Amino acid sequence: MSINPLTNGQPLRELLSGDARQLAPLLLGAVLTHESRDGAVSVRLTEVEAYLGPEDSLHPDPGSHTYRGPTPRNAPMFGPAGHLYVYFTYGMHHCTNIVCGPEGTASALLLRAGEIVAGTDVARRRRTTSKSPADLARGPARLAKALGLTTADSGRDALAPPFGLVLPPRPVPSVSSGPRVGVSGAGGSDQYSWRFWITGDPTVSQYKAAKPRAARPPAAGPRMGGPAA
DNA sequence: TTCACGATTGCCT
DNA sequence: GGCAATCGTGAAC
Repeated sequence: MSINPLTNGQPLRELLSGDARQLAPLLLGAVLTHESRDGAVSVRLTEVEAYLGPEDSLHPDPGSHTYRGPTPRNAPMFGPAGHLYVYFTYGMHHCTNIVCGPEGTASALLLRAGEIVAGTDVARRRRTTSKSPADLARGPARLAKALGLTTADSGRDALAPPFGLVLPPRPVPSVSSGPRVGVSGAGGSDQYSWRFWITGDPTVSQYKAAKPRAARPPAAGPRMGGPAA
């Protein structure tokens, strides 16, 4: 078995215990696999974002879920590297992170987009609204959906069955970076250019800024745990 | 206990 | 290009 030049023979989990911002470009081109009852899907990662924990006093990350410290939801981010942190957002979407850094720190890489390289039919069943193959995992919520991941998978080990993570045999030829998207406030500014993607890849997500929520809903009755069906 | 909002997506015009 | 959908989370009271 040949030594991967990216890891220099280093075990993958040990590699993932490093700095998320340095790991991000290395994970581009890596293939994440999830095998479940309805089939296995493999995604080649084309876009990721780094998030740091509160323990990094030099770079406090206001865009991170762990900015205010550990909670039951973000607990996996403080766990060992190589595990998944999956969270639920906007009342309907799941987003997937791979935990990085040494245990006790809370850095992670958000998987923003990828290309389905195996199990396309399974991914298509899960992503019935996708029109083209490139759309199947273009966007963090789409990627989670294509892989069949939910919060039930948060905290599970991405390096052990039914998951699997394989780095590319060689670095991707060209990596771009820029400010993270969808992160409000300072965490989304140029100061945090921790979004990395494969230059020119068609599956890199095209983010549409969320519409700023109206300061106050129209006076159409009390808010009873969400909009009436 | 209440309330505002989010690391987004897909439908509609 | 604009906007509604939808609910878990955590801060505020």
